[in-house]
Amino acid sequence: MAGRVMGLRDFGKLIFAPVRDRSGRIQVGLQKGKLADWWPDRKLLDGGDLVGITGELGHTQKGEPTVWATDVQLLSKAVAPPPEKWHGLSDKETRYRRRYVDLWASDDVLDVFLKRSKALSVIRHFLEDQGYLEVETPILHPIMGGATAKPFVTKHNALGMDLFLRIAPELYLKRLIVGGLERVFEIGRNFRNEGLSIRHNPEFTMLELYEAQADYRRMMEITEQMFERLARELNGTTQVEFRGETYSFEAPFERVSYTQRFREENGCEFDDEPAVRERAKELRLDHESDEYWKLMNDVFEETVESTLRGPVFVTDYPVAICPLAKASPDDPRLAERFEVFVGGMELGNAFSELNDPAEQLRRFEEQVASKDPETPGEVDLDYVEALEYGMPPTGGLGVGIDRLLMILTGQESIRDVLLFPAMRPLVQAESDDDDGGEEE
RNA sequence: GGGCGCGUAGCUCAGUUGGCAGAGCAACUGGCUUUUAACCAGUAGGUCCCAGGUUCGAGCCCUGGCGCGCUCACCA
Repeated sequence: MAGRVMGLRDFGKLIFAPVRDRSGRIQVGLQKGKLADWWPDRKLLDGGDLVGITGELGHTQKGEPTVWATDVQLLSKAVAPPPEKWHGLSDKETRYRRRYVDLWASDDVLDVFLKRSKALSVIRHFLEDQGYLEVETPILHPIMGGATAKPFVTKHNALGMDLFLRIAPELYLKRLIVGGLERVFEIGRNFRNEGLSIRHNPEFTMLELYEAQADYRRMMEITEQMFERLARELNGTTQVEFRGETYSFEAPFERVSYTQRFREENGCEFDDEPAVRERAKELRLDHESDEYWKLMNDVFEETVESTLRGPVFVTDYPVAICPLAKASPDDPRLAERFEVFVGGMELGNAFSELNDPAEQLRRFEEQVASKDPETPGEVDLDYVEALEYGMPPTGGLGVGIDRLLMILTGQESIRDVLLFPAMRPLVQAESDDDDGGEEE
């Protein structure tokens, strides 16, 4: 066996050392009588060293399973000392910066990332079982689209143009639906140039899936089935503990109406602009410059979202805040869209995809016209052209994998489910002036 | 970006009213053949985050900066 020495208990002619590898820990017993060749070097062995052990599995007098070593090889020396053996690493900064230590020094950390890996595998199997095809679409986008967020901008030298790291893969995936692939999904990183928080990281993992001949109701089924299966396969139960509360991931999930809940909490219709603006003032959300629909949604988030425990589907979104969603045939003010919430966090967003090219063009133009002047905005005419070739009725779903993992593993911060969360570098990089004074 | 808090040995942390820089673990030396955070004796280990200031004297007080955490805003 090979592993890392986690400690040494030296009795003179006998040493006990717990050794860990990715499968766990086992005690190794090093005896002078069985290790004549190695024994003189025993003082060179330190906690943290990587060793190869040959020996026989047995027990100590107290019954502890122990590998009685007949050969010891130092595979790699740990020059840096391991963290304190009882407390491990507790400083969050050190843990995030030195995840390579955290992973073996803190017992529960590895478990989170094993579950993360398992979750991705479960999702892939679940979707492949339903005939979905995993695809990869561009990360470098010439035009921002599919969401509203500030992008990271980069530059392509040969083409002499700016490119944006994608904020969402949505528009490319739907082109594939036009292309006849019918059921596609992508699991990948999105990049948003916004603030960091306990539930925001500048790069985060998103699952997006699209299914032809489906709508947002079908996306609800998929969400329920996938969430339930994830809970069962990761935790062995559909009861999920998060921040001291228990959530049942057993289908079906609760459904609430955006507009109905809006009315209940605020005493006015979502599209009654004077009344909603008045309400916003009461809630101290009012900024004169705010565009109405943004303000309306702020009121919703303030008054309704905090009441949502979940898992719950919020449906009947105003179409005005859903530029890529099909309007409801029953009420043209509403969109066939839902968001799924658990523990106060939005985990997913889905709709019946808008597939009318003229309508899509009109909504894009509206969006660009009203957009924040700081963020570059441009109509994705190529996407509209794709729709002109005919996109079948399609349901689409996006799930924030990191947040879902937070819930499923009971972690407080998105950083605790990211192996290497975004951190400011410890030493500021020198500005690239290349004034030649460097020595090698 | 705003507010609050934190920053002392490799790690986990004390540090009194402003008066010699401390403990445990880890490391090193010695002892011990059944421990489970082993134990016993000893040694070594410091840019008290950085830069200024106040003071006879600063880890401690003041100002500025850096980093991190929480939170608010933007966002998912």
